[in-house]
Order: sequence, then structure tokens, then C-alpha cells
Amino acid sequence: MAATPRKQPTQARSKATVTAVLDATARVLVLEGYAKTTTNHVAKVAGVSVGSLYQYFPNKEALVMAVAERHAQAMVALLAETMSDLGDQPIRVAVRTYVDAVVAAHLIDPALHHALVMLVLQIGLEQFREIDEAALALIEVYLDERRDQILPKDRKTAAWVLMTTVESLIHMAAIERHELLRSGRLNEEICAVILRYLGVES
Amino acid sequence: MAATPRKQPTQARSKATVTAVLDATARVLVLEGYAKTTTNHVAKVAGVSVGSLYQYFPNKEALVMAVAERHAQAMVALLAETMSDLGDQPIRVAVRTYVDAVVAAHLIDPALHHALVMLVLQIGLEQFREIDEAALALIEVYLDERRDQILPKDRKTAAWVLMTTVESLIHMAAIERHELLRSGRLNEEICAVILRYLGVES
DNA sequence: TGTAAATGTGAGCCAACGCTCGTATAACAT
DNA sequence: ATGTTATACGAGCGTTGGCTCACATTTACA
Repeated sequence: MAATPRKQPTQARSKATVTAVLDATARVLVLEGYAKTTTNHVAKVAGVSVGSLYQYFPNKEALVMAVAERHAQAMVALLAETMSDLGDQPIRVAVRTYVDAVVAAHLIDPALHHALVMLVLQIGLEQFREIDEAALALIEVYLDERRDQILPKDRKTAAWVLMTTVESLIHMAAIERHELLRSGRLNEEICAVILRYLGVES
Repeated sequence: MAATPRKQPTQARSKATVTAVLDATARVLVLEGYAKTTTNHVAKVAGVSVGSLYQYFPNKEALVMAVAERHAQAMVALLAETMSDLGDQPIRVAVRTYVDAVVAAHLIDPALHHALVMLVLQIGLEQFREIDEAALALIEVYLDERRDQILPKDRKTAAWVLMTTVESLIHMAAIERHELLRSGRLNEEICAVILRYLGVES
């Protein structure tokens, strides 16, 4: 049940094995979904034997957790970078920056993100829940600080509505409206939804 | 692979068996998710032997498809009823009626709906996709007819944004914001999002 | 009441899959 | 060179779970 690798890879050779396995897991996960992802198949795709796989990951779940971890960190890093300084910009600029950041984060690997969101909703995947909690808190603070410039009274609910709307629109677009997502037209639309909901003239 | 029952139940006894199996499937699906749902377990919960189960359903997938069918029909029926006559009401009344209808439909069995949405995103479940396609077309027509009263120019995209937003907010609330959903406060919030996005004063 | 059709039963077959373990090879240390 | 450790291999064990089939029981109906 432990999420920690059994053995830390020390030599370059074994580090390569571990990343090969992680890459393969991500690929298979996207193609097959969690249930149909078999460790034997992952090993084959990675060009490695099952035995090797189980030297670094105690079980299938830990394997997937590791992939999730890696992906979550990549997304958070990009988010942090894009949103580094939006201190006291006007609201419409801040919103635009935020939306662009979230979209960019989703474009890292939309398919993998989709597969992992499925797991969050099925199994748990704490890392992802934590990210959302943190983001929610930030939005709440942001809205509170500008309470006299926005329409919604219940800012806790408003924060949740905002985050859910943005996440869902991007996520669904990644599944069934690719062109909308990649063309940048989705960004415009999401900004419109948010700004008008907040009552900020765009 | 066929989704059709193997045998049509004719006597009252066998009809009872079939509904018992469907009910049990829904219950187990909610508790365990698709992957962990075993036909043996379903049969036990239904108080029926596996053999009986397989007399009416050729395989596990068909079983779940039948449950989905039943649930989809219940939701569509309620939707149709609630939205029977919103002909030329002012937009804000029509939106309110629509949101209330969708929320009500989701309150029939939120847990089952969640389990089935998971399947739609994983396997396919055509019935549900078709419902969404139809709904999308209706919204599009509605927006086109009122193009001079609303803000968005690209009404195809606007329709998709609207439907996705409504669906997602309700769905996520059913998972993690129960009180918001049941208290009716979510309806208010969703209406606000939509009306302001459309540029209709509420 | 008798018999054919409908319905119900559950032990068990079989394939799939997570995971282990005995063994082989490569890297490193002295 | 030789021992020690790290890494790799993959056949196969054990279990799970979808599904069948030979047989039992109930219902329909003449």
C-alpha cells in the first residue's frame, strides 16, 4: 500500500528504467484506463521485465500514484511560473492571466490529465485534491480583498463556482472540443463567463 | 457484445427478477464502481443466482447499459415534464426553469448518475452522449432565436459553454457540495452565471 | 393431472492478471 | 582477479471473476 518506491535507483541504468516505466505507465493509462492497465503490459511497453518494475514500485497503485505525482508537479510548476506576479493588476488582467495559466497547465498532457482526473473521482489521489483545496483558498482570499469591486455576496460559494467552472470547461474542452482549447478561443470565453459573473466590465 | 437482453421476461416472476437485478446493479455500481462490480456480487445482492442473471443479460456490460438506459429515461422524462411549456417566457424565467429542471433531474439519483458519468467518460455509453447532443441543439436554437437580446456572438460555442457549465457545476456539487445542491442555492448561482454571461439583466 | 415450457440454481471452468522468486548479468570495490 | 552489490529477467503461482451448463423447480395449459 505504501506509495514509496521499494528501492531507490542509484545507478544511471536503473534511473533510466524507472523513467521508462513511468513513461510507459502514462502511455498505457491514457490508452486503456486504470482498470485495463496491466503491469505486464506496462513492463512490455517500457521494454523492461515485470520483475524490474516491481523492484521500484511495490504495486500497481503506487506506480500510478508516482505518475500522478510527476504530472501534478509539472502542472503546478507551470502555474506558479505563469502567475508569478499578478499582484495589483486590474481584475480583468488578473483573470486573464489566471485562465491562461490554467489552460497552459492543461495543455502539458491533456490525455494523461483526463485519465488522472478519472482516478481522482474514483479512488482519491490526494495530491490532486490538495492542489484544488489550495487553489480554492487563494481564489477566496482574492475575492475577499476585492469585495467592493465584485457582485457576488457569498464569496466562498463564488470561489467554488469559479474554480469548478474554469476546471470543467477546460477539462471537457480537452475531451471533446480540442480546437476550442488549442486556438485560444476558449480562454476568451472563460474570461467572459468569469468577468460577467463577477460583474467586472471587460 | 449485444446490449439486448437474451430472453424477454414474460411471467411476473421473471420480471421481478430482472428489476431486482437492475436495482442491485445500480446499488453495487454506486458502492464499488464499474471495475469492482462483480456479477456474482450483483446476483447475491439481488437475491438471485448468477445463472438467472445471465439468462437476461448476455454480459456485465449489457447489465450496466440497461441500468444506464433506465436512469437516462427517468431523467429525460423529468426534464421533459418540468420544461413542458416555456415557450415565450422572458429569458430569465426560461433560464430559471431550465436550471431547476436539470437540477431536479440530477436529484433523482445523484450517486448513480455520478457512477454512470464516469462510464460515459471511460467506455462510451451512447445513450448519454445522444441526450447531450440533443440538448445542445435545443440550446443553440434557443440562442439563435434571441440573438438580438444576448451578448455572445458565436452562439454554437456559447451553447456548449452553457451546457457544460450547468452540467459540471451540478455534477461537482453532487459530489462535493451536497448542501449547496439540496438547498437550492446552487440554482441561484448557476442562473447568475448564465444570465450575466448572456448579458441579460436579472 | 400430466407434460412441456419457463424460470431458477450454484459448483466450477477458464482466462486474465498482480506479483514473487530463483537465477543470470552488469557495475563497482579492493 | 575476485568478491560483493545492484540490476535485470521471465516463467509461473495464486487468486479473482466472468460466464456456462447440467440439473431442479415452478408455471401454463390442455
